Amino acid sequence: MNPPSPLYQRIYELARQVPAGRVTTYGRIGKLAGCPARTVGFAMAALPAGSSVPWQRVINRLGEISTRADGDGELVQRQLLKAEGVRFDVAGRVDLAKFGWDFPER
DNA sequence: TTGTTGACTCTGA
DNA sequence: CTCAGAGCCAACA
Repeated sequence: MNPPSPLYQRIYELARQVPAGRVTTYGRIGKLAGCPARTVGFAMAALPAGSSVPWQRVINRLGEISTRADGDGELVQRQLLKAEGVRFDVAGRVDLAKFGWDFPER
């Protein structure tokens, strides 16, 4: 019943628009989706495994990976991004100045 | 219906 | 950048 599908689907769609080797933040998607960053994170948390959504390319504003209670999930996401060509610094952070993706429209 | 929690972000110091 | 506080919306009990 009337689940927030439109909103979730919008978030997923935006996340899917992020090309490989690039990362975006929750706030960016949230703003384009019309909702705060928290909702975006919640949508990603509700995102089922095996979905065609590159949720790994979605990180926080600091360029750091934020995952839920999944201890190794963080390592997994980092490895996936690394496989796409994203580099991490010693602090495990991504250089948003180079890998940060900005949507073409606004 | 209210209250709490949550893969967050912004502003000010 | 870090610390602290406030704001925003959605899902769950």
